[in-house]
Amino acid sequence: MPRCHDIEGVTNNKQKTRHTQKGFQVPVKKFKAVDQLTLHQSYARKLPSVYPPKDLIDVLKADDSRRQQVACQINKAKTVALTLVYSDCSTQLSGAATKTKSSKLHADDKRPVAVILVAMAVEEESKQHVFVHVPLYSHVSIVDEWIRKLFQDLMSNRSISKVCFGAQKLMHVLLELYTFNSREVCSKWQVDDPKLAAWLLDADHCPHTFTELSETICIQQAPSDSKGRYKVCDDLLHMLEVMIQLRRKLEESCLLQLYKQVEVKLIPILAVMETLGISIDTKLLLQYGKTLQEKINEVEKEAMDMVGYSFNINSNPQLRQVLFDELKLDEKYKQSKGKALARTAVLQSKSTSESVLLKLKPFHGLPSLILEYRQLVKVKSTFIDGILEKIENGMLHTCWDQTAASSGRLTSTNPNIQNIPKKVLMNAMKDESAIEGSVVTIKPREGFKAAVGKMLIAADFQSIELRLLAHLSQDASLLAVFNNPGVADIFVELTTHWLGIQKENVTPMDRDRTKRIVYSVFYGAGTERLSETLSVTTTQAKELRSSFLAKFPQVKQFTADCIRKCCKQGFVETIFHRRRLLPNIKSANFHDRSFAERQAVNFVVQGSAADICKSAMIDVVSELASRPDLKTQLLVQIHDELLLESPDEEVNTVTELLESVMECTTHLCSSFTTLTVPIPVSITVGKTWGDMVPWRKYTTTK
DNA sequence: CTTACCTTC
DNA sequence: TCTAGAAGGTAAG
Repeated sequence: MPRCHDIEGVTNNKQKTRHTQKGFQVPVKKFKAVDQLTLHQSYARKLPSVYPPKDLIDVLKADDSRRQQVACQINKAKTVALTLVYSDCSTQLSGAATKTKSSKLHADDKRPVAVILVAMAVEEESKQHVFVHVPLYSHVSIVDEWIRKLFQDLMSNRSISKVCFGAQKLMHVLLELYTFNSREVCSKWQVDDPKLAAWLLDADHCPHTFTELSETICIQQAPSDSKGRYKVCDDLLHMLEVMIQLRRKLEESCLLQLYKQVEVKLIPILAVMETLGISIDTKLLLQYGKTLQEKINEVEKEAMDMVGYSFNINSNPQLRQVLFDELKLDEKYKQSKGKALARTAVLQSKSTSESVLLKLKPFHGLPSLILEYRQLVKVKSTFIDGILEKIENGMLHTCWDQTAASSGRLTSTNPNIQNIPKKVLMNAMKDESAIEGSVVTIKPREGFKAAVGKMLIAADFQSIELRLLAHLSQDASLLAVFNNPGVADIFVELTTHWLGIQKENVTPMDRDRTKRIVYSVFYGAGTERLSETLSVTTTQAKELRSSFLAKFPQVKQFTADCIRKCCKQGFVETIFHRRRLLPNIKSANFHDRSFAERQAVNFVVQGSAADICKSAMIDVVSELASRPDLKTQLLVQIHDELLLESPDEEVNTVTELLESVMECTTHLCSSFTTLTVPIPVSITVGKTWGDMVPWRKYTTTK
């Protein structure tokens, strides 16, 4: 690979033809790949149209002393607004709405190439400010080190307030390009984010772009006359104004504390989680993929053989034709049960849904095969192939989105690792297996593994939502169950009452069923839906629900209170004062109103759980940061569960730390509230996410 | 019952 | 050929 000579020649050429200013070309020399060179040049060519060069200090063009001067100005500033600039010259402020698919950091067409910032001077009256263009791909070690130090000093300096629309992304980019101490990042990097603030104010109408936000905020002097040329700089100044307005609104809505103490603190934590990623056992997943594909082929062939000709199993219209026109299964069902089968909601065609196929099982072998086929395809495409195609160097870097869920929960995308099945049961292959009906279990979570010399630690809040419901409703019987030390697991306990069987005989499946019933009932399930999940008659479901609610009378009261409050003020609140606006609570339409009523109840409980889980992340990370000897890192959050990676020798220390930090709800809830129920944390440890065992058991068997 | 994301057609 | 939206399935509570 030719080094300096060739590239030098190229840059000299370009220098003659395009740029005459001295200094600008220097870093280009060191560009390794040609595409990066052309990328940066095409971007640089467009720059003058984006902002006025004379007002902007370009770090690339500045010499050492000028850079020093700039750093000094920035570090003395009172306020700094920042934005990423992409290779297509769009910015975080001007860019189009970030679709979930294109939000991946290094999409080929849209790479982060620079940061533009405005630093406001300390003196209020003078309103002095300076615009700075900071390249992210300078590839000149002295400049790169200067940039790293600039951001390190700026981001860690508590006395400078920073504002960035999409701060997490900015942090992620910085963490990928430069080396920072993640401990310091998590504890010190605090940046105001207008998007986050707007989301807290109304999560159901979260702005996707800054333009969208500034339109709704309606501030007096919006920079409307800047026809693109001065746009970025004007937008940055405008953003500072918008942020002031948003903070005022947050305070008016009692959201400022949640914003400052939870949401803003979470930004660097999520950025670090994204950057760290998690190790994936590619070989295992590939092997799983192969087994699944073989089984899929077998089931498909079996289905074709059964029908006698080939058709597309994935196509519902074709399947409809086979099941109903060909095999007349709907007629057989009607003859035997006297009831017609369900139809699809919109087109009123005969449904091929899971519930229908289950009902058709007694009449033909095909429905079972279809169900099996669907499950296998789903597992393979989403949880095996879907993960494999996103792996870089054996690591998976999922995107964490703080503003996606109205409930306040975090979400994970690219891929979603919050919905990976614990285990998948699969019938063994017919031909090779000697035993008929033997079962193979596939655990996709086994593909998530700890690095060499480390273990994964999971810390789960036990039945957090139900415990919060007990706290919020102050229902005496529910509180009694949770405060009874004899009850280890509430769902097991309820199952014993339910089925009248011994605690030891409650299978995990029974427990899971009870869990679903409990949540369904408490969140206001209708008799139809309830009877379906329970597979009992509607009258039985009705009885069951009323007996359940009668047992916990205050829960019903709580539900009514939520709805009443929501009607009165137009929104409901969690324990941390997170709110959800539900205008439909007053709708004249019964369906819309009922939906809003269920949302209101669900939000208060689910949102409060989200508050606590986020608070736990912050406390755990800050506790780990305060222990310089520990190298344990938080990698993943699955709603009520934190997954950490810990060097073998730290496991015992960290599990103790997790238990004490997470179970201390007085600290987790800080000044917001005092919980009247304990929330125990169960801790498991394992080499992979698929085979975690309780911590104490692990230490004794080891 | 709710909250999500993703794949399929 | 492309894409918006429905259906269906996974998770979490």
